[in-house]
Amino acid sequence: MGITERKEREREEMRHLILQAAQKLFLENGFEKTSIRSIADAIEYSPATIYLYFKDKNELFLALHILAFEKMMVEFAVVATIADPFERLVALGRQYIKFAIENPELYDLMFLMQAPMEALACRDEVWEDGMKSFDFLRLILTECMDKGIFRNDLELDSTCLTVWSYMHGLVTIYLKKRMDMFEDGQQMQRMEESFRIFIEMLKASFK
Amino acid sequence: MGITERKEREREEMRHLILQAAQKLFLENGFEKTSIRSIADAIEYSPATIYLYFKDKNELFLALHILAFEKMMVEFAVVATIADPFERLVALGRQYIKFAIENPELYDLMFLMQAPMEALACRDEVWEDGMKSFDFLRLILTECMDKGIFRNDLELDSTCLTVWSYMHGLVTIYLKKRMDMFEDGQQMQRMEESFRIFIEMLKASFK
DNA sequence: TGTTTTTACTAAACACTGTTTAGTATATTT
DNA sequence: AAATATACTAAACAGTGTTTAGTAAAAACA
Repeated sequence: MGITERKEREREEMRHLILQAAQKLFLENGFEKTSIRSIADAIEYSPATIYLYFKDKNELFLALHILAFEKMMVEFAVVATIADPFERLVALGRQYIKFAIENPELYDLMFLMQAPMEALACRDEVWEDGMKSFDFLRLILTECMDKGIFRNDLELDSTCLTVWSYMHGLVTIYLKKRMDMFEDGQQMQRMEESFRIFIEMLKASFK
Repeated sequence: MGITERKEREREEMRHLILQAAQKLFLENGFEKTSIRSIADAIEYSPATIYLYFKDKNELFLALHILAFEKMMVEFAVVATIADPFERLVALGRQYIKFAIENPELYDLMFLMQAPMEALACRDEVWEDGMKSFDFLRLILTECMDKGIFRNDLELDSTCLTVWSYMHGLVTIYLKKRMDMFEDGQQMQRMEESFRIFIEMLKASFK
């Protein structure tokens, strides 16, 4: 009998429906204005129904967080075609900035909000999405080191952390409106120039 | 007649009382659990009273944000005694990490939360506190460049932004629990190692 | 001094929020 | 056909930021 299968399918469809509505509201109005009630309204169900498919708001945000990482990884994939690992690293950096600026709410959810991390902590799970993207960077840096572009006496993971920290800091300062020391119209150029300086620093630090 | 003076003094005292209670609750329970009502309870006044002294919660958070910057600048002052500008820069970096780790809620308020920036935007004011601390970094980097430690063909402000971005990114990744790719006990060592790598990069990038 | 005006404050309400509970139709199984 | 399980919801609970209308006390004015 296929009833249990159909029920499981229907359950999955409902989860998908909730998630799609949540994502839409999230991207349109920001996460502060996305309430359980507004999601329920959008799909024409009662707020209580959402709790039959997600334990709480953290779980819902974790699901959105996973979708966001999928989106980012798809956008990152375009750099894979670049043969030279250092050029690939630079291209990845530009993609990272691009993604953050074009998806500020998603970036927040992925790297700043505590909601998804709390959901993971409740489940005793590790941050798989974060680790996967960290691996993506690690692979590129490994190639750079192997090709002798970088000095390889530096610990790989800590070097990855250094690169990511810079990128994360740069876009976070921008997204969180902490770039007021530069005129409004020049903030993007400043980011560009800072990025070039960092790339120069990376290059220069490896004979 | 000194009545208006006394009234002004009393008004200032009340603002201070509210701010002290707010800061206490903020540091003890985090900003998410610090409500206008809980502050009102703590000082034994009605919630509506707080609105006679602060326009809204953003204004209240802006006031706390200013106090937080004062605290940070006091802690930064200790590096001023270091003669060598590069050593001073390294010491400032360590102070920055120390401050962020010891005052995670304050760091959030200063560099991530939108509340204080919204209050500033309402008032049409610039982010003076941020600019002052940026100047502090700029001064040190200027000295480094003057003494020939750094190449000085790089734009000063963009170089400052690069250094700050790295520091900000590093501590934010840590504070926002995004360092799960490293075991719990080794996260501090990883930060230390990354910091050393960044310092090496800075050194190496200037002949 | 007595009267009017201003000041300081609050109770209560408004419109929200996440979440839980108890109950109701419908679908499935026995 | 009766019993059980499923899917869903109305209503409530305990919060949130904020506003409004009203009240005592203080200050200013006559």
